[in-house]
Amino acid sequence: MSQERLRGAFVTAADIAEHAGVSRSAVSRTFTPGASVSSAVRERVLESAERLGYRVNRLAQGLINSRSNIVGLVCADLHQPFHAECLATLSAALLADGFQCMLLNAANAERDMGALIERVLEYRVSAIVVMNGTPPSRIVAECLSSGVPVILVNKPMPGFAVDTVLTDHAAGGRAAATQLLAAGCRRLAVVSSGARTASLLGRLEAFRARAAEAGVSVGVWQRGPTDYSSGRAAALVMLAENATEDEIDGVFCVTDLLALGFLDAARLDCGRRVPDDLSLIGFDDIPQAGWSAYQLTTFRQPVRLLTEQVMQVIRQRAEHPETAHAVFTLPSTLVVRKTVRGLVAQEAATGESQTVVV
Amino acid sequence: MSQERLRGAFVTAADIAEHAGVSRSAVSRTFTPGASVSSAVRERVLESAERLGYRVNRLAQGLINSRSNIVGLVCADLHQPFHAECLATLSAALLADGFQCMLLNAANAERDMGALIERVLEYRVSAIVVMNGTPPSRIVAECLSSGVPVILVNKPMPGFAVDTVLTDHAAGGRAAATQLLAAGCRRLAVVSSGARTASLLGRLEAFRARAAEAGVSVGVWQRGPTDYSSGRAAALVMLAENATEDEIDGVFCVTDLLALGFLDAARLDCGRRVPDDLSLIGFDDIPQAGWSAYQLTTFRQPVRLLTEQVMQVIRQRAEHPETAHAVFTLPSTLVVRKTVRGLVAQEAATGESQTVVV
DNA sequence: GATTATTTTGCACACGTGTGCAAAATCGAC
DNA sequence: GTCGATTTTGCACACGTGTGCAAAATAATC
Repeated sequence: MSQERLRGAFVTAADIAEHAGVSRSAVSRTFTPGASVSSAVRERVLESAERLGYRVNRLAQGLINSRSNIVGLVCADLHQPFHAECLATLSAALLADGFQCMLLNAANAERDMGALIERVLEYRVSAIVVMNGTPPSRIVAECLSSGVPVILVNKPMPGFAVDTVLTDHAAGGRAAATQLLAAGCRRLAVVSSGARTASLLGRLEAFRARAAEAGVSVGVWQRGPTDYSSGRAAALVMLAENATEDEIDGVFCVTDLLALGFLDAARLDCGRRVPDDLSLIGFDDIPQAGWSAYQLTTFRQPVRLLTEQVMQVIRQRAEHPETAHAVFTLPSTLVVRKTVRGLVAQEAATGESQTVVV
Repeated sequence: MSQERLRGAFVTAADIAEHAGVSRSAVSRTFTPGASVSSAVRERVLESAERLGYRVNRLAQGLINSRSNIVGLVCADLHQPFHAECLATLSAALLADGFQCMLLNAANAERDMGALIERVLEYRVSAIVVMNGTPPSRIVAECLSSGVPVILVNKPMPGFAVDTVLTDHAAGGRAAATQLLAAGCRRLAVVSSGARTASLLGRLEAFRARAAEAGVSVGVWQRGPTDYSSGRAAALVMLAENATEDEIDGVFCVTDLLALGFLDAARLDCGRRVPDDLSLIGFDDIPQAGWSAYQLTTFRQPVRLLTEQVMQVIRQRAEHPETAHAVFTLPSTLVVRKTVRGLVAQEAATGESQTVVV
């Protein structure tokens, strides 16, 4: 407990070797699992280390191993609750597994992302996880040729030797249409943002396709950022046309944030009753969707499963770098709350929100 | 653009020295600003570096300088929108300034925090910023004695040689009481969580003190985690007592999340009209507070100012480590929306939310 | 052209760690 | 106590970089 160390200086293995009267190798071996040290020496080393406050220098360690066991986490738009949740879950899992997380916050998403990844490569990271946004393919190629595994979440990149972990967006979009049709909706609309992301497009297209199968056409909204205000804007425009005959009665918002904005505008500004006049489904299941002012019926992304799969890929590739690359598709879950007409009865019967795997 | 490099191997300065026909020192000097290299050599080096895909090894660099220009960001409970916003803002600022961020997500806040900081010390970080939660004082002492600056956000630690950057919580709490009193409220309550954080306590105590000055006593709620459901729980209990005489007509929730939960329960479960029957003020100004279903009057924490101050401290201490430590207190801002009675008129008049510096 | 002042260059060391290799020490069996 | 088998230990090298120092090359001055 006594700090015998100089201010501003870190203690090195040589220092504690001298203090314990052993060679520096002995110190190194003491802290290397499975190395050969007599218990007498180990004990003296540990005591000296404790007394002097020894802390391995990971920079030097990483220099030797040419691996830093740091993982780069690329994430754009942390303001979105869903992204924050992903980051929280994944970073906790990485830390629990002995990795460190370097956060690459791509504020100006696409523009900065390349430069940020280049910078983190200089730290010889063990892997790079792209949680959202689209990295430039040139940079991805460079990571791979440098031996740094790249793992993409919810963002397929065909033709690249990367591992991909994603939610089954198409299944979700299809199920959303199925639910709205089952609720008796006949004037459908789908609301997305201007971001032509694979995940958002996947949900949207599948929704349209399923509706088309049922012979129902779908109004489409694709503008602005992926946030609350865009959802509001969509509702204000789409619900303004008061032609009662063509009135929209079923909406799928490809994101909860969009859905909550849409819901507020529909109720408060346009006077629609949800779910009586209008049924609404979202996607992601962010915490706010469950708040009692909303009670949004939505699809939950399998964040925990996604995270576990990412961890498994990282571990696997650390041990066997030559493993074949794969795409892991995980199912989303319908969370039944109170914004779809037909489903309310069920919910009321059981007393709490029901979930259904899609 | 041609990648002539072997798969899985990083190019070193020696490689490009050989390729360019110069000494390795010349390569190092080319990438060191202000070093002496002839323009002829510099050009050849840069071309070889480009062709071979050279990337400095920051681990080796950090080993020399005994500084890694990584900053450790300690953050608990990323699920809270306010914390996510702080992280987003600060990480963007650090990246823009050439630093890298190591994210220490203290899931089990107090328990993990010490171990996480110990781990990140092994990377010889340039600084540690504690964004929330309370680090063990033993660990803080170790950081300081190792020459690693510690910067605390919203968490004063008297007696330690740390820099502290915080919002003026007391001023906010006082102003909240003033506003509610001005709105004519006479049965006040303050809602907090079970976390006895300095920031939450600061707001609460100042609120009580100001109310006491006006001769008004305050009901206090302090239970559970700092989240939406705790706010709901508080409202369900506090508003259940239907003694119309003692009915609460003014509430200060020390956090927006608590306030939104309280608001939902008050309106939807307890049938109170806000702001007609009940005035409500929050703190933080998270995005959800501005959603049209809520329009919560609240205090905005000066996140941008806090961030800039943190950056300034980091830069200052990097150049002059012996600077005297300081506490920087920054003002919060009243954001007038629609949950306080007296203030509604003003708001309606101007057409958008007003803000007032406290 | 000779001399001096200035710039450029390469050598060699340092940073703190892991580890192969051979010498030393310990152990076990007779 | 001797000899072989096993374990422990220290030396020395490697990892990739920055930088002081002296030698070399170049520029400037007379």
